[in-house]
Amino acid sequence: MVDFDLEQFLPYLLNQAAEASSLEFQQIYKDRYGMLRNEWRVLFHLGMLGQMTASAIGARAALHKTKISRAVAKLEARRFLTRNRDQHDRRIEHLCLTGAGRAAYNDLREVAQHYDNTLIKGFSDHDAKQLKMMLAKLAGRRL
Amino acid sequence: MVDFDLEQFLPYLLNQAAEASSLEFQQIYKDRYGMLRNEWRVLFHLGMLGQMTASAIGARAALHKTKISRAVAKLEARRFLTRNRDQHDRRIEHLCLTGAGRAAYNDLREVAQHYDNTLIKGFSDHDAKQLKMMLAKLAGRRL
DNA sequence: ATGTAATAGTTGAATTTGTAACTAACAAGC
DNA sequence: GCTTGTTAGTTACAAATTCAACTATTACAT
Repeated sequence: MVDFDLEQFLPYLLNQAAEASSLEFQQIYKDRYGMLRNEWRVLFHLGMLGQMTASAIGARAALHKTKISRAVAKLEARRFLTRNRDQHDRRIEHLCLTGAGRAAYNDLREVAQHYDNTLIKGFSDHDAKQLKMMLAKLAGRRL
Repeated sequence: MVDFDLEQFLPYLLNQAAEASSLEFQQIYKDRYGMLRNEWRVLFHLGMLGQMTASAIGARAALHKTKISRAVAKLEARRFLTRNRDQHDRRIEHLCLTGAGRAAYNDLREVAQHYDNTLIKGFSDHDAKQLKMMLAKLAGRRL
């Protein structure tokens, strides 16, 4: 009967691992800041890289522009970021975290760092490094 | 400025890898059978394990019962499965693939096997095995 | 300069998902 | 028997996501 092992099927396995390992962190940014997944992704991009445009974030995070647009609107409504029109190309807006946005980022960044450590604790340094490399490759990133 | 590397943050990395590696397969079951993710998951569980109840599938796949319920309703509407009430406990229904359901399963199972091979081709056998073991661990499965 | 195409970002409608409340059937205690 | 609790599964309503169409601005070719 069992002619296939779903639990060894990489896309399925990856999804299970991704969901399981996102759960606790998701709970934290949701409870603490009422954020959604796309919102913390945008927040983190701005926190890490400073002022960016919506499409630059979309390109880096592989997020569709409507997701970005709505996430940015929410973050702006919560006064976590501001928009500034580019002087030379008025289609573009540069996004920038406010003080409150940066504070939220700093807080969540620490949570993330700590959380990442606990996730990885189960593996040796070598294995963890190997895992991340393979995942990056699967994610289609040029290393 | 860059005080944190989002792309090394395991939950993010896992999500990116999961999404990237699901894309093509998703396209296939969607185009070919108009299925959604939860639908092929249910289909695969029934295909692999034979007659099962909705909650048994939910427990194995870590899917909420509403997802199962809707996936089952869609698969039933497409005549891919039938429901049979249990004689002794009439709350329970045993789900079973029809001929058409089994045919779809067989087709997609082959696609999945082939797809899995191409995904893994980039890694050595040892690395692939290691990867799957680590993912299973992260997914919270007892090996 | 003007028509065509491309880019940045937004919006609306249809689908899909999530949460919680719901029905129905069984089980256990008294 | 009758209450209380639990389990299987569905449904209703709100929230989120998707897809396509939309505005506004810039770029490019004639």
